[in-house]
Amino acid sequence: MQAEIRLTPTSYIVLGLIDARGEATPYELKAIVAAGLGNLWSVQHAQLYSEPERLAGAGYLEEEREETGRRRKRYALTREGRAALRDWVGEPTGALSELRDLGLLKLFFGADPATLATTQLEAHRAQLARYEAQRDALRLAGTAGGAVLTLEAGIGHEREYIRFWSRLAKGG
Amino acid sequence: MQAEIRLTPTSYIVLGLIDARGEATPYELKAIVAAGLGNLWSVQHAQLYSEPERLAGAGYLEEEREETGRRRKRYALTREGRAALRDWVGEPTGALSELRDLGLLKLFFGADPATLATTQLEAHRAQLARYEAQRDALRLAGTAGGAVLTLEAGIGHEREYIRFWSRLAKGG
DNA sequence: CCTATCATGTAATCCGTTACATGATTAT
DNA sequence: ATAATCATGTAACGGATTACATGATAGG
Repeated sequence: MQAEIRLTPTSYIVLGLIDARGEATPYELKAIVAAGLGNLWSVQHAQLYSEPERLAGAGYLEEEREETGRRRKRYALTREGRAALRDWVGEPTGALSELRDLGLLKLFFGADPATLATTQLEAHRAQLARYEAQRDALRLAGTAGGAVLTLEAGIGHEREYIRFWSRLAKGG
Repeated sequence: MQAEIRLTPTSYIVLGLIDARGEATPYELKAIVAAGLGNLWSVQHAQLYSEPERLAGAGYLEEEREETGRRRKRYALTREGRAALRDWVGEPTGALSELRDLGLLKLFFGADPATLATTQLEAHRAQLARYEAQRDALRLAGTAGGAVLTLEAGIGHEREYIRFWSRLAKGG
């Protein structure tokens, strides 16, 4: 018990999601990730089973097993888990993400810009439409906060890539 | 020999870099990645030793061991390796990268926008300056092609994030 | 010379992905 | 009823990161 573990972004996603709704089963986490967070930072469903177990073993979550039916495991934050989450959220980070974009990687290695741009433009436009629809839905529901802000970041991101690939599509 | 392996982005990075210079040792690959490609898609140096071995085992690279001194391994593409690289580069992708940005993740989970924005702005401005310096250097050298284009993508990317975080810094 | 840093590489660990498996529910 | 799909979970594998290790080179 209380094994020392390293907390990864995945750890904080699990902590953050469980905290937001008080308690959750892995399957519920899966649904939440699919519903929105996934386009910012996706998590494989298998990890939503293994990661809570790891976190429980280290004292950040407490685990309660349903006695009937599927005997699901439900998790909730411990005091220690809440503290870890709060510290992490409160500590600003200067870390930058790499671009890690497959299309750009191919471009780097010599792919034909115009051809690639056609395919990429289509994908980015579709993603932009999805983000805008999600944001509008949240706004209609009167939601504010981080979820809306990150969607707006995603929208700006997509618009920028649409500008970039548009230029290449036109041979610019 | 000729084990079936899955080719990952890392695989194509190794193939692409070795192809570009004819042949290379892992240590040289490390230097090339550090010199530029790394801000698009970084690779840990240990992988620049293990991945070529994997690729050689599957027939994509041929390995030659220096007989003197450090007995370094030098790798070059085989016909099969060149074909795999060409196919991959030539196949346009509609894959989109996730944002996977730590700052946005904290924002999602409720970090204070203005505080976070200060730190993020500083980092993005520094990164923008690095990209612009690299691009200018390449232009002065008369270089064109994928490396310049991806740098321009990076510059656009940084500018967009600077816009985003600037708005939050001002409480917008 | 001695020490610090760079060059070069291997080993161990762990996280994340993929594959597998089975009970429940809905549709035909 | 039977097939198909959804809900729920575990196991195995492999790639990526981290840690460890040692020989060379340069600075003091």
